[in-house]
Amino acid sequence: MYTARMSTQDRLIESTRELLWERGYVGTSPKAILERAGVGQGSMYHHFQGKPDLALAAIRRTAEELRASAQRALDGPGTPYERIRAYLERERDVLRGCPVGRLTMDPDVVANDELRAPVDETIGWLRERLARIVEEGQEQGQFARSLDAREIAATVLATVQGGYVLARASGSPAAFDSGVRGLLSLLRPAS
Amino acid sequence: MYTARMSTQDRLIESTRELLWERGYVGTSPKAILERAGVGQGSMYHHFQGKPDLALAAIRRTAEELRASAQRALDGPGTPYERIRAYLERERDVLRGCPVGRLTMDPDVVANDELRAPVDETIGWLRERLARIVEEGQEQGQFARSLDAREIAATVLATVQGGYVLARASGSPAAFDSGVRGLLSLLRPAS
DNA sequence: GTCTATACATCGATAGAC
DNA sequence: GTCTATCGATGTATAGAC
Repeated sequence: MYTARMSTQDRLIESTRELLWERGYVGTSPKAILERAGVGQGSMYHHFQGKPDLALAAIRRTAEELRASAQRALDGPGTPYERIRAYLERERDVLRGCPVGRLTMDPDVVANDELRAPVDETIGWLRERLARIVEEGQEQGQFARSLDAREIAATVLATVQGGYVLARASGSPAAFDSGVRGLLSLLRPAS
Repeated sequence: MYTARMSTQDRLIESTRELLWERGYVGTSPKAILERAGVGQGSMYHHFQGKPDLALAAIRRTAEELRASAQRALDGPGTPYERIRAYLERERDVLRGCPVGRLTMDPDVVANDELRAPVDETIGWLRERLARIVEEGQEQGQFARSLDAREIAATVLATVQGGYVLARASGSPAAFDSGVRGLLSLLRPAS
C-alpha cells in the first residue's frame, strides 16, 4: 500500500489521514486504519496512545501540507488579484472536499481542543495571509480602500469551504467553480 | 422530551433530526435516537425500515423547514440587495452549522442517492431563488450587468456554508459574520 | 516492535411476547 | 404498536507471546 521505505508509524499516520479525509473522525475506526496500513493492532498501540493520539498526528501532518500547498499559490508571481485567483483556482480534488475544513463538521474533533487546534491554526494562518495580500492590493490601488481586508479574506476562505459543500451536494465540481468565478468577478479590478 | 401530543413517529423523526444536526449520519446510532425519543427498539423498526429510512424522513423534514425559513428572508421587503442581505444576516445558530449542508460531509449520505437528493434539491432551489434576485437587481441597475447571476448565487451560498466552517474551526461565530460582511461589501451597490 | 488473542461495549437489526 | 431479549459484527483497548 505504501512504499517499503515508509516506517510503520508513517504508514499508520498516512492511512489515518486518508480515512479522516474520506470518512471523518467519527467514521474512522482503528480497525480500518490497521487494515489500510497493513499492520497489526499491537503496532498502533505501541506507537500511539489510541485513536485520538493517532488522529492528532495525522491532522497535524495534513494541516502542515495544506499550509505548504497554499503558500505556493499565495506566494506565486503576479498582482495581488492574480495571487488570490491562483489560490482559488489551484488544483483541487473538489469532490473530496477540504481535508482540514471537513474536520469542523466532526463533533468529536470540535469538542476536543487538542484536535481542533491544528484546524483553527491553519484556517487562521490562511486568513492572515489572504488579508495581507488584500492589503497589498489596496496599497497598489487594485482593491477599494473601503474594503476590510480581514473580512474579504474570510469571504475568500468561506467561498472555498462552502464551494466544497455545493459540489458534494450536487455530486459535481461545477458548483465549486461557479462560486469561485462569482467571487472573482466581484473582486476583479475595474482596470 | 417532546409534547405529549407528538406521535411516536414524530418523536423519532425529531430526535433523529437533532442528532443528525449534532453528530451527522455516521455519528448517529439507532440507540441514541431511541433514548432521546424515549421509545423502545421495536417502535422504530415498526414505523421505519431501519436507520437509512428514518434518516431520510428526518432529512426531508429538515430540508422543508430550511426552505420555508429561507423563503421568508428572500421574499421579504426591500431591494434585491436588501433581500440578499436579509438572507445572509437572518438569525442563525452559527456554531451548530447548517443542518442540510452539514450532511454533505457525511460519506454515507453522499454515497446514497436517496439521502443526498433532498440536500441537493434544497441547495439547488436556494441557488435558483438567489440567482433570480440577482437578476432583478441587474434589471433595476443595482448590480452590474457583467455579473453572472447564477455564479453570484453560488458565491452567496458558498459564503454561508463556508462561514460555518470558519466559525466552527475558531469556536466563535465572529468569522461567519466577517465573511458575510466581506461579501456584502463586495455586492453593495455604488449609489 | 510486531503479532494474535481476548475483552467488553456498542452497532444495526430481528424475534417474539404482550 | 410497543416492549424486551437476543444476535452477529464491529469499535476501541489491553494482555501477553515472540
